[in-house]
Amino acid sequence: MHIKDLAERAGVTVRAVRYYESRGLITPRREPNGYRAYDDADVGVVREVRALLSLGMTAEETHPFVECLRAGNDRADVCPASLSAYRRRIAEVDARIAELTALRGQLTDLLVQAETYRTHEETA
Amino acid sequence: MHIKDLAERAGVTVRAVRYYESRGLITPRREPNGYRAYDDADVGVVREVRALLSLGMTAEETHPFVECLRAGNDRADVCPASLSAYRRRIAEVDARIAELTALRGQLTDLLVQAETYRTHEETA
DNA sequence: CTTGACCTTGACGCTGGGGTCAAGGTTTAC
DNA sequence: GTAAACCTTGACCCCAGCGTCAAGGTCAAG
Repeated sequence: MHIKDLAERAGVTVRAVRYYESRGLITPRREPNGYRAYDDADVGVVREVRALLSLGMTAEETHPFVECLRAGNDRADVCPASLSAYRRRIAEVDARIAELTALRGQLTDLLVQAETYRTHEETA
Repeated sequence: MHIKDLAERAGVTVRAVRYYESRGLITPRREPNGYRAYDDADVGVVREVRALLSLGMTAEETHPFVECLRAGNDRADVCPASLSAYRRRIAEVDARIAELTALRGQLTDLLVQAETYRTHEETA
């Protein structure tokens, strides 16, 4: 299977596939003419990477899942390292939500203060 | 006042001041030798910009506040446009929190599924 | 006169995940 | 034999907010 076929089956662009390779997520063998050659398992890998990226993970963070698949598992997330990666990501999201919530509080405080100032001291 | 003095008083780097200028947030007059010259009011502008950026606003979004200060107000957020900018930013933060919350839900679902799978089918 | 501390504009680097040419080699189909 | 549809590597572009040189002008102190 050539790169375009893989990309179509996995639902990504050819460019994306090459990008994943540059991040060390797929390593296709090469045909004598230099063309990349993929097998069916690679389709699953690319799909998994896509799914994880859409969950906000970085390419780097998808490594454990990819290795889990390559180890022969039918699910990418049954390995301990994958579970850890999920937990780390959840912790990141929680931290980000906490930051944004604090930020929201500061913004509403500022808004209320500014509105109050306008109401009471506008013509002072 | 030269750029380094302004930067020190406002608590930012010289580079940051020039960046704000490139974004149209400050427009110092020039001395005959080409040096930028600032007045005391500019210190307040730069501080305000810093504060708003740390609240997650973009340089673009700080414009109304800067204009409010330049209009002679002692507070940058008493102008209607500033209040609107606060509200827009709050809405953005809310939207982002909603996204992250949904994401968190997906992640915990996946985590639970993977853990369940491991517990019940590991040796199947 | 020279050092040193300023100042100027210009321009590349960084982070993520690719988009989008460029320029050229290969293979397939007619 | 040639056009279409592939494939290859290389490299610049995007977004934000600067950091960090580069190369050179200015100015006060000794």
